[in-house]
This record gives sequence, C-alpha cells and structure tokens, in this order.
Amino acid sequence: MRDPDVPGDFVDSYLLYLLAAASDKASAEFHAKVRQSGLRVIEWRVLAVLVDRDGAMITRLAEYAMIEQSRLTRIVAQMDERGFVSRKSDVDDGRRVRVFLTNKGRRTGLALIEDAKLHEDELLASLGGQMAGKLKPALRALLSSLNERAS
Amino acid sequence: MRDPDVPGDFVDSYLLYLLAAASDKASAEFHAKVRQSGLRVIEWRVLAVLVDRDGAMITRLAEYAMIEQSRLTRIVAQMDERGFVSRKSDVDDGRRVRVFLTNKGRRTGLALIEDAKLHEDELLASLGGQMAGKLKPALRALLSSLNERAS
DNA sequence: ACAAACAATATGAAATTTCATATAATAGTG
DNA sequence: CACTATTATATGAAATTTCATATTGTTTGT
Repeated sequence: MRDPDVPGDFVDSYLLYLLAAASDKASAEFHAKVRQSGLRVIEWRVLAVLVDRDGAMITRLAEYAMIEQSRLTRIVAQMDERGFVSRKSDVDDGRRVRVFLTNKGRRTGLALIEDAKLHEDELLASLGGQMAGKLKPALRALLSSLNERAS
Repeated sequence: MRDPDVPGDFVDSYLLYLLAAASDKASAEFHAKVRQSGLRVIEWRVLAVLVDRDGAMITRLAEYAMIEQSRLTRIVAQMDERGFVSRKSDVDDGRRVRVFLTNKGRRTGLALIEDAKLHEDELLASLGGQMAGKLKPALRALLSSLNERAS
C-alpha cells in the first residue's frame, strides 16, 4: 500500500507533462502582457503567424497556429470586425479565403513581436547560457522527429 | 517591401512557439489514445495527477494539472458522476474538497500511465539517444528557472 | 466570543469551443 | 461535357470554458 501523502512521481518525470508545463509556465508571463494589450492569446497567435505569412489561407493558418479550423474561422471573423485583419477570397480558387493583416493588425503584431523577443531574451538569460543554448535545438530535434514519425 | 509569399521567420524561431508546438504535436498521438479510451484529455490529466497525489484538494489539483479552478470543479463533478473519482470534504478544514480515485478511476489511470510510458519510450527512441538525453534536463532547467523568476 | 479578513469551492451567465455537417468551388474521370 | 469526388470554409447546436462573484468555512486580532 502506497502512502497517499507521499506523491508518486509519474507526472513529474513524464515528458509530455514537462513539455506542457514548460510551455504553460513559460508563456504565462508574456500572455499577461498580451491580454493587457487587449488581445486574447489566441488572437496574438494569429497575428504572429500572419506577420510571417500574410495572406495565408484559413486552413494553413490553422495548421501554423495549431487552431482547429472552424474555431479559427470564427476568430478571424472577430478579428476582421475589430479591424486587425481583412479577408479576400482567392482569385484562382474561390473556396480559399486569404487572410491579410490590416495596418492596425501589422502594427499590433510587430509591436508584440518586439516585446516577445525581449521577453525571450530575458527568459534565456535567466536560464543561463549553458542550458539556454541547448533548449531550442532539443525542441527542434523533437519537432522534426515528430514530423518524420507522422510521414 | 517584404515579399508576402516568402514567410518570415519569427514564429519558427520563437521559443514559446517551439514549446507550444512541441507540446502540442508530441501529445497529439497519445491524446488520440486517450480519447479512444472514452476520456477527454483534460480528464486524463486529472487521473494522472491523482495517481500521484490521491486525495489532493481541488486547488492543488488545479495547480498540478494546470487547470483553472472553476473549470476543474466542474470536471471533477463530471468524473464523480461517471465513477472515476469521489469527493470528500476535509475533516480538518471543511472548505477543502479532497478528490480520491475510485477503483475504476485508479484502474483507468494506471492503465493509461502504462500506455503513456510506452509511448514516451517510443518517442525518445525515435528522437535518438543524443537528443533524447538532453530534452528532459533542458525542460527541467527551464521549469526551475521559471520558478525562481516567479518567487 | 466576535467581527473582519481570508481561503476554498461553487455557480450564473456570457462567451467560446467542439463536432458534425452543410455549402460552395474545384478537380478528376469516363 | 456531365458527374462524382474532393477540398475549403462556414455554421447550427450542444458542450465546455471563462470571469466575476456568491457561498461557506476558517483564521486572526481584540
């Protein structure tokens, strides 16, 4: 019989938990800033992806931003109403809806990206050079390994 | 003028995006299994944490599982109705609600943990020993660095 | 023992998300 | 060129989540 007051140790050593926790907690600080700027976190994601890939179609945007398609459709509609993006149907393929940043959207996105970069620098600085150098390569390796598994 | 067809590279090199993407994509495979077993991902999280910390109070459970408190209250109520957990108010402090696994809950949790471990082994194997050894330490370092920042 | 402050959980109501599927446009095939 | 399959997005309806706050119980100070 295990003593229920002594915690087990599955979760703390489980890779997917560590990943979720790291993502969650590392993002928390910056997400607070995002909300202060009047955006939801999910909207910040959309803006950030659009700065890199302006004019992407809904489906691609959903992939890049890891948002389910029908959810993204509604988020983009809201962001359109609020003047952050505009939507145009593709000339060559009328099914596609391409999403473009408005000037307001681009300004907002670029400003947040600047903040995000500063925040990341801070984060990595407080992590220390040794580990800081290994983190991104490790994550990239994991991601590309996952991609290969998928294909 | 940037060519909008050539993607920018902020997102792909942004730490918080890499973390979110790694967590998201690494979890996707296993989460499919969780759903097949009739549980929502969020419920699996609760079970996994409870296997380690049976009898935890709602607030702690919320912290460990990274779930907002009022949301967790409702999830636990559902899991209670479905017979995975039971709730007892704390003898020493009547405000606290302690959540316990039922036998069914423990069986389900333990079985999924076994699957999770196997899946993790696979994942790390396909990542390759070199990187596999560095990933968890890097994540742990990040988490503890974040904890210190917070305190 | 009392009142105020605090802590833990629950709850109402609005907003969002999810899932399945409808709608619309294009591609492919005989 | 019709007909069928496929792809991209939108949408209805149910379920879930969120946020603010209510409720209940405990602690602290007097």
